[in-house]
Amino acid sequence: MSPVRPLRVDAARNRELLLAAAEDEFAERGISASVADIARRAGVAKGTVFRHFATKEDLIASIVVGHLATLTSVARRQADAPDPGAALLEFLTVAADQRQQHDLTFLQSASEDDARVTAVRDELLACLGVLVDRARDAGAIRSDVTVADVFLLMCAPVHVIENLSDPTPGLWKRYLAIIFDGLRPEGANPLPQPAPSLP
Amino acid sequence: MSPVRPLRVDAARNRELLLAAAEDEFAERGISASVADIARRAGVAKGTVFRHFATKEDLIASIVVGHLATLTSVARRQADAPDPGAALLEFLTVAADQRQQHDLTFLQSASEDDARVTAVRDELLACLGVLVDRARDAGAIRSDVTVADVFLLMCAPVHVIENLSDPTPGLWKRYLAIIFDGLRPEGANPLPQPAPSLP
DNA sequence: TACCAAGTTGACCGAGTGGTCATCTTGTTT
DNA sequence: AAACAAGATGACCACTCGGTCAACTTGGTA
Repeated sequence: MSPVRPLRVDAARNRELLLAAAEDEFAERGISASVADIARRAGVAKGTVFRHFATKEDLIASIVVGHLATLTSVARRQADAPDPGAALLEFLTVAADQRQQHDLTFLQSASEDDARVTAVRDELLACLGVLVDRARDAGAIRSDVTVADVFLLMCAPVHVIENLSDPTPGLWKRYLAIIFDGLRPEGANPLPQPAPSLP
Repeated sequence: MSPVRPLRVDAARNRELLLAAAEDEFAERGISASVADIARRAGVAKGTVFRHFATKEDLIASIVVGHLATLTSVARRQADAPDPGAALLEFLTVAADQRQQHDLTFLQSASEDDARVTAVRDELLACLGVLVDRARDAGAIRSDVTVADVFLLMCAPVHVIENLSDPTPGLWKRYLAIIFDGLRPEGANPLPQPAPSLP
């Protein structure tokens, strides 16, 4: 592709340290965590942050890209699992678990018009679409549910409990179970609104 | 109760203007809306904000108290409706609708250790508990779902779509329908975690 | 109408923000 | 080992924030 020369080893290490520190700091302090604190946590000076990431928004987008890419690979791995319903549930479980650990749901909206983010998100949607279609064909989920629905609901179990002061670890599984039961065909009532089309 | 002398008429008017302006401003700009902008929108000086509300957090708590009180009265009104299942669904519809209009879900966590907020929240939990118990006894919702579950899930339909750039009005109804189907007894699978106890 | 407490104002403060840049350090290459 | 570009540094900048307060207005009251 592009003949970019590789990063110097110390620079590459600092970049990883910064990403990890930023994830932790955002998880603890929310979106308003400061660049200075992130730099301190990574053990570098503030200027180094801006050498690796043009702006704070760019740093956030980089984190989100990493998370979405992980989810994409999870979806791809489940694409030919024998039980399509179990495959979709497994994907949603991993998705919620990843988000639970670092509580990064809010970062996504903060970087929704970043080109890299939308690209990897579209890739995830494509892979997730395969899982949803297979689950629907197998009768594991109701026929009127779309990929967009699943993508939007993906974040819900963690969102539901994120206002709790000290939630039981794994409590999100309870709400994933309830929501997934709502996606099942048994006893499904007709949905009042057409499914959204993700941009 | 307390023999507090009533507010002067202009002060009372400014207080209402401030609360309304703050709701709008928070809805548009999120939690980081500035006190100065809120004052400008209300047509008063910044100092006036702090005469009515000790801190920005206090202002937020006042808004949240108002919302929770409204929900409490809605729950109370549904307490003796003929169809307990429909009554609970109606409450959740009003709750989501109220939140949809001003997108205030995030304000709740910002004021969770305010005494007034917890007081009115506990009152809401009590009234909502009546609705949930009646719905469960009538077989309208599954037996393993508690008030805490419903309270936590109450915000979910709006949360689900709040990352969309321009959601269809009423799209939240789609996700309320899915989630409510997940609360129904038909085809319910056992829940993997015990229900949380709200503090 | 005259008075005064209640209410309003906006300049001001210190703390903290994201971002810059001249200067210094260091990994890499020859 | 010499040389240099890539990278790291932290003082610095302009700006915004929540919050304060002395000076000024104004609504209620006797």
